[in-house]
Amino acid sequence: MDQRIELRHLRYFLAVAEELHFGRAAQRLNIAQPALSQQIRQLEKIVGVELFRRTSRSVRLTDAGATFRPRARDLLGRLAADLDEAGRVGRGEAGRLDVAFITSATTIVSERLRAFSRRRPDVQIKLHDGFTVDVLAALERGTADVGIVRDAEERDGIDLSPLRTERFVAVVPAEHPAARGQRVEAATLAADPLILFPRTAGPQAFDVNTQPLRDAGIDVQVAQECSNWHTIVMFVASGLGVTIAPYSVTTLLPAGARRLELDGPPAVSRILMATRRGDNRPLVQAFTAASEPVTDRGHHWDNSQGRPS
Amino acid sequence: MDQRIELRHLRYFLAVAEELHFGRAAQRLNIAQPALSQQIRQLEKIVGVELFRRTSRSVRLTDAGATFRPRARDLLGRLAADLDEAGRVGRGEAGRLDVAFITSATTIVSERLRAFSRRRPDVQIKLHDGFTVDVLAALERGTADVGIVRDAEERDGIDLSPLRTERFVAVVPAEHPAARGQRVEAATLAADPLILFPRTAGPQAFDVNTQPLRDAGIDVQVAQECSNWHTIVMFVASGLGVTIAPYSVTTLLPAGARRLELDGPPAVSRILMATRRGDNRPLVQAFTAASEPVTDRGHHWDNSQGRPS
DNA sequence: TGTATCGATAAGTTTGAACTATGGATCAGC
DNA sequence: GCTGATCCATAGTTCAAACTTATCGATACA
Repeated sequence: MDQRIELRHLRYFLAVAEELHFGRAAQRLNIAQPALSQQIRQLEKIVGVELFRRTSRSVRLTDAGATFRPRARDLLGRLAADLDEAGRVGRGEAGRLDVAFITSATTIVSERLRAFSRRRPDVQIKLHDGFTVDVLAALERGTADVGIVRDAEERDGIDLSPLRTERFVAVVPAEHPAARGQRVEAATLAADPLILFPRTAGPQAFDVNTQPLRDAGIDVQVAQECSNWHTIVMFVASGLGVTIAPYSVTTLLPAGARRLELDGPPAVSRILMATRRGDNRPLVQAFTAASEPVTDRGHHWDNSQGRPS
Repeated sequence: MDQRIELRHLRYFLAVAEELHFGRAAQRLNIAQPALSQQIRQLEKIVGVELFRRTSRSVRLTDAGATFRPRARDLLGRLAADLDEAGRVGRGEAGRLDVAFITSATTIVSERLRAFSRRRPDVQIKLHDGFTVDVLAALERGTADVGIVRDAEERDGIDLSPLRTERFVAVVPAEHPAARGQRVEAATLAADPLILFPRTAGPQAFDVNTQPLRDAGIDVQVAQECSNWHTIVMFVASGLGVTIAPYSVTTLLPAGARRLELDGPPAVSRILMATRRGDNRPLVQAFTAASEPVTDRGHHWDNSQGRPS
């Protein structure tokens, strides 16, 4: 009947093509010579043409055989490589990881990525930046494998684990009366227009971010909404108002903006690693495993990294 | 033990990857479901990682499986194509044919090639031109598969079959006394210096070529040896002497040379197809089979193709 | 809670790849 | 020109493993 070709046929064919001797080829394959003859004959039947021209004294490749030899060789090589790759992907040593993150955590992400891709050079990383809501949405719809968000609330189907915390600081225009000092009490800022992201962009993050103001008894009213921290800080530098920001977004301030430590009850922003619940793929686990929570890294930067001159 | 991978594994894997359902995949493969489960498990053991994540309700590809799927698909496609190509090569429908030929038979070769490659578009033809001795040598050492030679003698290991015959004509300078007529008797040329290829380039061909002169009782002495017809004819045009040539090399004569029909006993040059004895490869047979002997095609060209103006 | 669906497991069956023994053809050497 | 050696093909047998049927356990749905 119509027999299906198997890799065995290719392996046997290559052995005979190399040895040009059924006996020796069979020996190399650890089978008996008749079995080899049978399989080669079977292969020839499948292909429909002779691959070897044999006399009782010699074995030669036909044109068809000579054409097929390098292809068969290549095929087996490819397969071995593909199996190996699949294995490495399965073990998390290779593959692709889609990382979504909030723009204000770029520093953290780049640190982590540098370390991660040194340990897993064959993992291709695709980055997607956005707001916390976007990051979580990407995670839920499967566009991203891991997410890095700020002050997100628990939600179904998403696991959150703390990455690090940062204290909040105030950012004011250089002409602001408080800008002459190093510190400020939140209550002092009551009269200033507040520039911040819209609450809809991240209700939880918004509430945490404005906690210092509420602690000071201020009724929080956003005078100017901006969607990302870079713009917010630029507006502050332009004298349009003040803001309260996680420390790390103030490491590089434009001329005209000043960072001030906040007096009062300590308030922290929490940066979180987000994954789909039950997603235990090795690559995801490897990425999250590398993440140990660090408390308030902001403190370390106080003297080593000031605002730009 | 360490089981070897077979194409069956790939075929089964692809079926499950496509259906994402062991029952339906098994049905499509015309096997029972447990057999499929077993083989997939075996494949996973070979690769070393899970390819599917199954619950009792659903089947999903793992990252490793998703990586492997297109590769497996590609591999099977390639193999099918390679088998097909080998088959076509075996049947002489594809492959490569090395054709060696004498320069003075270019016209014949190009005619034949045009017809041949129209019928076998997938056959790649490699051309090698040279003298009869070179063509035969290429054939013997395996550099060429078929050869086209002129007036060669039988030799061991080479089969010769007649392709066509051509009459000989005389070529003389335009200032030659005989150039005023259309015909000449060989004896008339006795006093003119003879320009011809060296006898060593092809003893048999040389003897046939000079037969008209010997028939006329002339003692053949080559005054000027040239290795190819083009040069010989150019020398004739320069007035250095005369020559006797097969008709087809005179279809395009330089200004200053004139073709004259030879009176006397008809002498013909035979163009032969040469192959290695016992070389019954389909491509060689297809090429030679297309060759039916044609007698003295030269006649047809008499009026349709004159010398260039 | 019962029922249907689906993959895994267990045990028996069959297919076919490989084995041993032998035949037939070719080549070398006496 | 016969003899022995070499080598691939053939014949018949064996055994591993792919496949079968029967069944289980888990999950989803009504």
